[in-house]
Amino acid sequence: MTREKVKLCHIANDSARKTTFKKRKKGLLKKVSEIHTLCGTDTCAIIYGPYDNQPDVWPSNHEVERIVSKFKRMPEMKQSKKTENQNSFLRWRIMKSNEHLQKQRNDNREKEMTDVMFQTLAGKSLHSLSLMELNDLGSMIEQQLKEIDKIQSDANSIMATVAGSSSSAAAAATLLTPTPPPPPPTDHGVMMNDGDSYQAAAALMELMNHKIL
Amino acid sequence: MTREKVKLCHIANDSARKTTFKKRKKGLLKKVSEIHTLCGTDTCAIIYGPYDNQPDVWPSNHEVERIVSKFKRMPEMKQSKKTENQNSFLRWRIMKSNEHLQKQRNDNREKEMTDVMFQTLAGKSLHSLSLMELNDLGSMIEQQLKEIDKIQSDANSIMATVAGSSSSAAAAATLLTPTPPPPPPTDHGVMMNDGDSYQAAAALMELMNHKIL
DNA sequence: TGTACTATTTATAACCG
DNA sequence: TCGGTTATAAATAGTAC
Repeated sequence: MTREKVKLCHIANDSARKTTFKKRKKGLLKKVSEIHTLCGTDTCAIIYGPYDNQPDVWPSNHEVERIVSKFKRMPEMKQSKKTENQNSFLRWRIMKSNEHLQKQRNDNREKEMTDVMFQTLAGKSLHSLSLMELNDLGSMIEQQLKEIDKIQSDANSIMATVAGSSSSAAAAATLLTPTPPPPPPTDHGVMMNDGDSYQAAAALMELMNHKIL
Repeated sequence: MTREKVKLCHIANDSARKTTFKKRKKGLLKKVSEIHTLCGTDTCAIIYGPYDNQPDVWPSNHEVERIVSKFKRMPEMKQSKKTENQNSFLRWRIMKSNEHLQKQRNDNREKEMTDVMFQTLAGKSLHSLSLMELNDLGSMIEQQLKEIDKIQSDANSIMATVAGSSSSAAAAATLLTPTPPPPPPTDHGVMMNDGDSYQAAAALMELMNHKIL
């Protein structure tokens, strides 16, 4: 979640997993403690560490027992209302992800519109633009492309997140509209500081063709 | 935790508490889900909302039952090792807070040293410094003061955090060495762009006297 | 009440000793 | 492995609709 967006899937490396577990357990217990303090809720958590048969519990064994028995005393019907919590949580996440994805697609479409405008501009007056102007245009387009790439990669990462978030991955994935595979990582670098403007124009056009994914 | 550092104590306002609860429950369940996925741990959580007799559970009632019974099957001795988890967590936080406080005091001492240097410099050559130089010196000292104020307020906020973090507040507070009350919020603004340098020097000295809290 | 936004604070992955 | 640091992602308090 920092330095790099993390893929939400089981960490293969043993020691890395243990390290992450320790850090996250600390954070998790803090959060549990905070929600308890701030909102006065009965809250408990049980976590079995990766190498230890003794779970970490919060706030204490005794409280866990109390809360669990309170939970077990509830009429079966009321219990069942929330029984599929994991599934509904997953569904909620998928929904949110879809919303986000849709939003990103809209943004994407907007970018593409802008890009078409650039193209039109370029097509109309390519022959009349100075080398300097072509360079500027190239930079602007390159920036657009980078933003689009980013959005694409974000979208893919969301897909991965949802897909990896539970054993219902397959089911989850089918709820999402298919997305084309990510484009190969391309470096759209453009730097036209010499050569004639025809070369520049050619490079620019190639750049634009790249854009139409 | 944003817009404003939050005081870790029960939220009095009913609707604010409910709102916070909802937001934090969402975040908490996400964290639980993530640690489960990333680290492959058996994890469960039960949270009783403020207005509902039905708790939110994760990942599902069934899993909670399974994990709890796994927990209950453990030999009593092993269980008891972690029984006072809440207390130890609190102790851990107090320890961490103390470490942080100590560190901040060290930093503070360092700043004061630097300040003394400034003072010496000023005392030695105040009469020979130009107005411009006095302005510069004033700005530097003002910056130092702001940093010191910030550290002070951070330290106080930590005290508040620890003191408010549980019903053991009183006991916790006594574990901390006493801290002087925060200095009144002073605006150390200095801007000497006219008047003679004697006035400037006087203002500077006053500023410095403020510093010696 | 619920959703959305934004400024900030917090959590934490990668790194280092 | 452990504790500390840093850069960055994520959570969220306050706000507005």
